[in-house]
Parts: sequence; structure tokens; C-alpha cells
Amino acid sequence: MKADTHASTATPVGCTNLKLRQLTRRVTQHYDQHLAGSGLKITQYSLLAHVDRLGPLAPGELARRMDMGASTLTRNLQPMISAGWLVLGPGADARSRLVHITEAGLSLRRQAQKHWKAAQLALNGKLGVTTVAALHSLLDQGLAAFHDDAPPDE
Amino acid sequence: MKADTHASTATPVGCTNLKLRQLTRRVTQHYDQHLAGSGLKITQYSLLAHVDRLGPLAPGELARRMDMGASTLTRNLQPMISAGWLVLGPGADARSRLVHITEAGLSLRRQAQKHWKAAQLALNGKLGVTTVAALHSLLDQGLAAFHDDAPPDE
DNA sequence: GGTCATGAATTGCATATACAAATATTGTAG
DNA sequence: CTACAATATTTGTATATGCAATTCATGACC
Repeated sequence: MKADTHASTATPVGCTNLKLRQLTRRVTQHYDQHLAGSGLKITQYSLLAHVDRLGPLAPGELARRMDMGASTLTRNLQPMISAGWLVLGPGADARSRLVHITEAGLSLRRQAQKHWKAAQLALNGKLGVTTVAALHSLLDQGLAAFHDDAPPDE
Repeated sequence: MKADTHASTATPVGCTNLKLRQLTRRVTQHYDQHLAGSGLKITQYSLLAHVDRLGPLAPGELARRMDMGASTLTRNLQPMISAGWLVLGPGADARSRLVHITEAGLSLRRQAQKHWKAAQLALNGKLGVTTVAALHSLLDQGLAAFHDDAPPDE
């Protein structure tokens, strides 16, 4: 005989990245379907919600808080500024800026929040709330492992 | 008093999509760093490995196997065909095609596989092999839930 | 055998992602 | 005060992603 049949402690076989990307694609579509008609995609909703919660803040800081690249943020901001949901104001420095949410953005965010909530509940239902809770826990763990490494500064 | 302090059974609070995207971004960068110098990104490696394993197959079938959109696949194939790692041959129909791996593609895949393996092991080390195994299990569960729903056909 | 639904792949358009380089500004050393 | 390092953001380039519409080919019905 060869190995243990109960794979509990075995080394994972598949590609973690592939699995993550696959589920992310599906889940993104799930949220986007629920947000359809709100005028927002889930990525934009996340951005809007962060600016709403964290108040006016510098792009760099926002990127750090959202754990994304600065250049990505710059581009993701573009369509939302064009749409009038966010604005870029002057920052402390002349080289820095502050991202503000507009009235239109606030109102849209409140509307879209219902859709987001529905999407989240539907996902809990589809996967099972226990599974989703466990997934959150592991995702948080994974993120934390990356954050402990290479701390940007401080 | 209000609620249970031990959050075991509580409804998840954060956005599942955001957490997934954040970890996916980090993990993609992790793999891409390990693959740097191989000439492949992790997304391309996954594609190449699938074509290698699943033999010549139609784009649509490949997209299904990889759980991605057909239009996405079409575009992801482009740079790899230009690079000479894959070719599009005639399929059963005149409307269908078959994706083949080339000799250059095969050789590259074998080289890159070492980098992929190293990346996977490094990730296991960084997150802990138990955590990664648990994550795989949950990602598979999540994917399965989406597949059970809306089965494309059959 | 012509019309029409069906199937497979691609293309138009828009967004998401990030590395490296460019730009602009500030701080600092001499 | 000037040159240079450091900081903040944006841009150049390239890939990833997918919906809707298009193109092309096949099968089916009459």
C-alpha cells in the first residue's frame, strides 16, 4: 500500500492561485448580478464604501487600506470621478490629493448597499453560512500572513 | 447584554468578494514573482498546463474546464499563440478549433513547472500547509456550489 | 433547397490589475 | 542656494475579465 486514504494532513495538490481566481470570478459575477441596475460593479461598490467610511483620504492611503496597487487605484477612480460619485481635491502637499465622496456618490452608495446586502445573504445561502464564515477566516489569515511579511513601513 | 462573544456561528460581516480579490491579488503576485524569469505569468502557466494535460481541445471546452469565460480565453490565448507556445488548429467542425501545445510550449512548461512548484511550497510555508489545505477545501466547496447551480447543459 | 434556430468562436467595449517609468513636489545635505 | 534623495501620483504598456453583439458554420424543419 501507498499512503493514507484520509487526506487530512496531506500537502495540497492543486494550484492555490487557480482555485482562488476561479472562485473569485464566480463570486464577482454573483455580486455583479445582484448589483445590476444599481449602476455599480462590486469593485466600484467596495471603493465607494471605503471612501464613504474612511472619509476624505489620500489615494495612496486608500490603496493601502484596500490592499491594492496605487496605479490600479488611480485607474479605478477614473470612471467614478467621471460619473460624479467621487472627486479629487487638494491634499496636505501639492503632490498629494484627497479623495472625497460626493452627494450623488453617497446617495448611490446607500441604494447599492441594499443590493450588496442581498448578494451577501444570497451567497451565504448558496454556500452555507458556516462555509462562508470559515472562508472569511482563512482569507483573513492569508492576508495577515502577507501583511506580516514585508511591512510597507513604520 | 447583546450577543455571543465567541463568533463561531455568527453571520460573516465583511464582503466576501473584497476579501477574495485581496488575497487573489497577493497570491498572484507571489506566484508571478516565483515565475519571473520563466517568461510566464501564473495565469499563462495555468493555461499552458491545462492544454498540456488535456491534450488538443476546443477553446470552449478549455474555457469550461478552467471555469472561465470563452471571450476571456480567446484573448488570453492571443499572446501565447504569438509567442509560439500554443497553436490553433482545425477542429471537428469548421466553426470549431483545437488548441495544441507546441514543442516550445512543452519545453517551457516543463521549465516553469519547477518555478510553480517552488511558489506553491513557499506559499504553503508562508500560510502554513494546514491553512492552505483548508483553504483549498473551502474553495473547492465554493466552486462546487456554483457548479451545482445552473449546470450549463446535460 | 431555402429559412431559421442553434452552436462556436471572436470582436467591441469597458473595467481590473500592476510593473516600470515619468512627473511633480518636498526635504535634505553640503 | 543648489543638487540630490525621497515621496505621491499618474502614465505607458501589457495582461485579465466578461457582457453583448457579431460572424461563421451546422443542423433542422418544411
